[in-house]
Amino acid sequence: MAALSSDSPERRIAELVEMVRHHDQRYHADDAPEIPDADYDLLKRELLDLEATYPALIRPDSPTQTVGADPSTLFAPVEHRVPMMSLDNAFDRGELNAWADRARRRLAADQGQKVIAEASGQGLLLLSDDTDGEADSEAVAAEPDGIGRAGDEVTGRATPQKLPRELGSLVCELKFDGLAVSLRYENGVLVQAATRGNGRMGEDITANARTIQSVPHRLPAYAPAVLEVRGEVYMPLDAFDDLNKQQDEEGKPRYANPRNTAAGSLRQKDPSITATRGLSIWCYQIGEIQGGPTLETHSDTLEYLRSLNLPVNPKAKTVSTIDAAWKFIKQCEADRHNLPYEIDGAVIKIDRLDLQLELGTTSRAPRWAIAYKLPPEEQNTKLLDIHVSIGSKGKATPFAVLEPVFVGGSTVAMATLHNEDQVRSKRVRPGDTVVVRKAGDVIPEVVGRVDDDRLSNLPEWEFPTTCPCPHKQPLVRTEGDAAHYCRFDGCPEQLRGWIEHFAARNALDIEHLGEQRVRLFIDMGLIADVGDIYALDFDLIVEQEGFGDLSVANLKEAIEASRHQPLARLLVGLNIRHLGDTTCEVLAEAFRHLDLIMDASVDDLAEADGIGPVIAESVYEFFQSRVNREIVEKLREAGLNFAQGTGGPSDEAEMLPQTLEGMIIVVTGGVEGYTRDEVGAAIKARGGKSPGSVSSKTTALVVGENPGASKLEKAEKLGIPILDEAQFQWLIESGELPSST
DNA sequence: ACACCTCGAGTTCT
DNA sequence: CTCGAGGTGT
Repeated sequence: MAALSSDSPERRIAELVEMVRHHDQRYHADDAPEIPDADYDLLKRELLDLEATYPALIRPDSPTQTVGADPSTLFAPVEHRVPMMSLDNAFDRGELNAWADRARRRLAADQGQKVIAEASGQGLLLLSDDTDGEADSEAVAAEPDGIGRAGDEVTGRATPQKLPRELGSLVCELKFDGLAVSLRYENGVLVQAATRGNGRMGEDITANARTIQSVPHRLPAYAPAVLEVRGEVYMPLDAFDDLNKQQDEEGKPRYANPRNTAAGSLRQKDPSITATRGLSIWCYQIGEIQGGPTLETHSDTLEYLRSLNLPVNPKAKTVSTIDAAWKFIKQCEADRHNLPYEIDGAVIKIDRLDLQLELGTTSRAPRWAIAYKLPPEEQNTKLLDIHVSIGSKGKATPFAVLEPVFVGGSTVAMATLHNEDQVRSKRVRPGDTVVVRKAGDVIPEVVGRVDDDRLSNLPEWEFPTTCPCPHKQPLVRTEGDAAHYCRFDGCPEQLRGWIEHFAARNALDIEHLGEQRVRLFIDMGLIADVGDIYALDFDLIVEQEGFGDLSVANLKEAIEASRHQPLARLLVGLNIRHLGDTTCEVLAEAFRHLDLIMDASVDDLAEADGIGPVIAESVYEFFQSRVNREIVEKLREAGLNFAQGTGGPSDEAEMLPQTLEGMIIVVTGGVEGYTRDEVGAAIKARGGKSPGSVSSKTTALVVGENPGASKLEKAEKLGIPILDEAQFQWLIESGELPSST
């Protein structure tokens, strides 16, 4: 009697529940419905019908059993008398301008209608070729940014359609990353607190809200009869850090971020737990008021709330132009990390309440306010899988394959997990929800798992035993090593890595030979080792799609130029284990010819500065291999430069005054007028050193644009002088540290 | 033997 | 940027 699973009502109900919930979410929470309402209704009807036929199969989480998005049964539903709307979003200056234009045009249109109505009431005929819409846009275009300029008030009635209505001043506020709540005071007493929920219905959280220190239980005697105020409950960073410290001490998992923790804290069944979480609130809007003073502007509102001892954020600012609002937004972006709480943007509101009333709202958001969203710093997303990549030296690195998520200004779909132990210690498994952020604003990083008991029985992830390439050779992790390696010489992944490495900027610097082309040439069978780069068949390449005469000529020229790279670069290109830019420079300087390095004993090699037994052995081993020797011979025949140039890097250095002799200058962030590499080169050219990390030996840390937090922190702890760009310039020229600290 | 510096290697996205 | 590990100095 069991029907095919795809036809079973149980299965269909599950599908429908999934779909209806998805569209509910798109409609209510994201405001971006994907299907027409009629189609949605069909789905919902089918679900209701099935549930009527099979009451036993009704799932408690079915959208037919709940109101709105995700209400909890623990907290009684509360209907908002005045809906708590969401805000439209702007992501750049253009969208902000567009919002202001829309509002201005709408106000102008309203006024135009009013005037026309009045005019026709007086028996005058005004309508003709230059009315409304067209005239509006003209006027708006003539004044793209003309908000609230003094003396621009609309006064005359003669040509009302031609003048855009001014928006007046604007209030700029921070957009706090927390939870929107409503607090209801009757005769000055807090009678109800509710979450926003879906905007119409929220949950009663009165008991928990009362435990928040900054929420007054009672307002001063002059409070109005009824006041429903809106605000954002948040967890201050201090409270969040303390809580995690406590978790650490108790050996419990850390909380992922302040926002989620605030949400969790507010939904505690036991208010005494909420009380320990150090939550706080910022109030920013009145939902309903009876028996209060007459307020004319939003800034009046904020002032009034303040006078009632409700916490209002002091950073709110009233400005008179969109330009100034934009400045405020930029300031927010810069201040973001210096605030004791998290923000995710700014909110710009039209100050005058009469204009707010006139503009009104769409079905979901007021027209008189706009939220400017900063890119999120941290996001939760799903860990779809863990894959392994093979590096040019055979190292197998696990990386997270993520459900793409917008974080820190870009969409992230992958992030390295470094090695097996890291995966273990982060306790992540495919299927988990994980927290993703940008380390140093650039590199995506998986912070850890979001704890979720329902998924805690997912299987542990096991490191794959074979290489992902078609040869499926074993991956081995040797005792005392953190990494797994593929030791197969014929591994195509390693070959690709080697070729790319050879062409890379710090090696032979062959432009126009990137990952895509390397793959292509290997697939075409044109390249089987780095020596083949110098014997490429360009006649075959030019026939390939995406290659024209010009691109082939460019590639040819780049390969030609690479033959003259100095010995150190060639050494880097050979892809020898443990040899990087610095050690290659040392070896090239010490031996001065590749033949001498090839024939050197382990002991000879270890003589060089910074070369120990392990590296020496690695170099020796490399040249013991017949295959490698053959590759070297190919390169010799191709005419590559095997000898160290006469002056080497010191050529240029000799020209500059050695102002930084003996100094160790670490740089973080970008310095005006230099690329990252150039800063280091400039320091070395003047006799200094510039390693990548701060230590007690560091002379000074130069802090540029967008500095990394970790270096700064370490330098501060060690009491190392911190220089800005101007001080760095001074140091470079004079060799003196600016006197301060 | 240990601590501390450095270096190498892999990595993301525009 | 982060992690791991080699080299060096004590």
